[in-house]
Amino acid sequence: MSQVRLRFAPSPTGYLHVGGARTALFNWLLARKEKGTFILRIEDTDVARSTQESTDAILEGMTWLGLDWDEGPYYQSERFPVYREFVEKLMAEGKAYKCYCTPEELDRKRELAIAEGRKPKYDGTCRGVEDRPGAPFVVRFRSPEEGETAFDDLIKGRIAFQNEELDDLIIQRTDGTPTYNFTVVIDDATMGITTVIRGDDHINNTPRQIQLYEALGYPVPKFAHVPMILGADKARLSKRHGATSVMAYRDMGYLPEAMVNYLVRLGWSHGDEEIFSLDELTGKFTIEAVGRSAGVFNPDKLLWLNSHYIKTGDPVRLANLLLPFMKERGIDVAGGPDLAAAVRTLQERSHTMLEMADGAVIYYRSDFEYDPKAAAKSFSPAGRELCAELAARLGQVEALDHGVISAVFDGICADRGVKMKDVAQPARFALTGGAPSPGIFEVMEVLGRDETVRRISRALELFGS
RNA sequence: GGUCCCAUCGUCUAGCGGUUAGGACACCGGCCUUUCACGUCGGUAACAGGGGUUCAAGUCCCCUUGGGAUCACCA
Repeated sequence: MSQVRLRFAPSPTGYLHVGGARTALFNWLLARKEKGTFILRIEDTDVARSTQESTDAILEGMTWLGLDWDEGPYYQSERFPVYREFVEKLMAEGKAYKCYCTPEELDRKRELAIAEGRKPKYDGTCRGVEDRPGAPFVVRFRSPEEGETAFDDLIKGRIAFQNEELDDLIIQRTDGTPTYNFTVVIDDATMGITTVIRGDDHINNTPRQIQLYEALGYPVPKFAHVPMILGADKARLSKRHGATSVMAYRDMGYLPEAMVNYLVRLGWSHGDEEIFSLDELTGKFTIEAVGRSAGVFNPDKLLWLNSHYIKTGDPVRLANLLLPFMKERGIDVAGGPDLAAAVRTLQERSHTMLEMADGAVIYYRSDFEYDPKAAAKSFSPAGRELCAELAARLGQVEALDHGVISAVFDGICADRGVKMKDVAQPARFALTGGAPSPGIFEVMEVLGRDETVRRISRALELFGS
């Protein structure tokens, strides 16, 4: 079996954040690139902190980004018997032992060690101790005391640790549940994971995990530790830097392809290229091209990518995505203009779907307010007169399209000896109330002849003529 | 503090011994124009410092400095 097997293994203690999403993306990309298998595993051994809502949120985030999985989701909470079996095996082989030290004792020793300037590592008190039937215990892995444990990280290169730095880690708690460093090894080993791509905050866990693989007799997978994502102050990205939840970006009007494109470029590059679809990436992605240093999350660039994808997106699809945002604004698009047509006029001037929704509102509200300041500026007596003329001429044409509208404006300009803006600005005021809007020809075309004339008439009535 | 990782414009990065150190976001100007945008043209801006290796170092090695991660019966 030479096929690669990768996995994304989040713990369900919150939503899918951008760092996790990027890790998932890299795993997914490598799996697709190598025609391997991508597995989703939920690491919920911490029963107290894990929730179903978090699991659902993570799956929703993955789905939104378009990262589908071939196996799973597996739940560690359903595999406790498996872990127990391996703990028993290690104990039977003398590779693990019961430790009766209490947390209080350990804390005391730890504090003492720090106070005396020594390393706060477990001292091996219970390594040779006899069984104490009935007494509460944890199970510790007996790790080698000498030599070194090293691995060749796919993105960081060779990393070595002296074994004397590592102590005997706990693999099973007093309550009988297994701990992370143990379950992750058992799962990756038994699920046949060939390459582990994860955050580089796991580098320090790696040597002890390797020792576990070796003790268990399983092959050690390859490791690729991807750098962290930082905030603008270079500290690890967190809520205080702004939104970190992937789904929050959807709610703020971001497109999944923008998020994917942004995340993949944060730490990975392909020459000077900036724009990548998921499909292109499955051909171009390589783990070796991932950078070694941490990167700062840059909301401006994400926004730029988002506007790029809005600009080049399919209007019908965008219209569908826009629907919930219109609903949020209390607008039912059913009775108004075609939403896709409205979208087309807004694509090149919207950075987010939120902005697009704000811009689209004007097409569906005929009872909008007129801005008095704009009225003074744009709806002068002369402007009102030109608007009246415009309405009159529009009444004489059939349907509105760009050519017809353009001809009408040109006609007025020629006959009255005025400039385009002399009539366009008053018209914009009459049709939109003075707010920034798409090109006035486009607005009229989307609104249609009748609504256009109706709005002009209303403005003329409101402001006298 | 121990261990580990990292270091090119403000930010994301290209560079894999010989380059006027390139691109992108942001920023600043010009143009376009029917408001706002889009677009377009141009500009400011970087190899952390010090030692080596080499004919030649942003590229290789070492040290310093500066960031970050991790040191749980969390994952």
